[in-house]
Amino acid sequence: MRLSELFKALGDVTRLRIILALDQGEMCVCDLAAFLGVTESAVSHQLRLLRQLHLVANRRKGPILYYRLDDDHVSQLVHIGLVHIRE
Amino acid sequence: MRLSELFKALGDVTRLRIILALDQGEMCVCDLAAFLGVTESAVSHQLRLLRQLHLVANRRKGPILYYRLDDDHVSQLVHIGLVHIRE
DNA sequence: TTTATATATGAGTATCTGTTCATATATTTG
DNA sequence: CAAATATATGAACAGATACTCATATATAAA
Repeated sequence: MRLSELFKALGDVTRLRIILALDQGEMCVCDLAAFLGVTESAVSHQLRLLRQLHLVANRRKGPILYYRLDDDHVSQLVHIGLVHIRE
Repeated sequence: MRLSELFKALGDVTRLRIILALDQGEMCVCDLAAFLGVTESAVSHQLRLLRQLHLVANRRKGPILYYRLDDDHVSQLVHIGLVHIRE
């Protein structure tokens, strides 16, 4: 089911932290890894999933890939979620 | 992490189908089970999780428990999600 | 072209999770 | 109280999943 895949993607702590980080602005893989305190491999694996679901997109600058949120909905989902848990 | 728990709850097909069903109106456990084609036990287990996260609430009418979505955010999340996947 | 840096990917594994099955609790009726 | 119906819950097992580690690819610089 397409919709549950979307929420499942946001339902993992590492992936959600990636999304929250990118909500602040674009970031490359190595900075994401350092910021989150996980290996670059782990981040890369999760970014692939997020990419496939069009939650994130990237642009290349030389050897570096800068990731960003793919569209507004992602940010909207996160923020409504944040409102929900304040209760 | 609180926020990822929320999304994880929506990330399971059975639970999400429960949410989608309740978005149409309240329903009792046995009707939900019949509607979704799963055992009442399975539904009940998932409803407990959804209850703990305040995604659903219930009211008792005799021996029957009618479940409903707990607040607007739930519905909002689902609908934004639906918009996202149409792309 | 060799080396270095940045990222991606596949396989393997340990952990997590959803269902099933048996049983318990609650409410109503006889 | 006994029986019937509706729901909840615990334990156990099968399948899913996120990380690790080794390796591959890509770009840039020497």
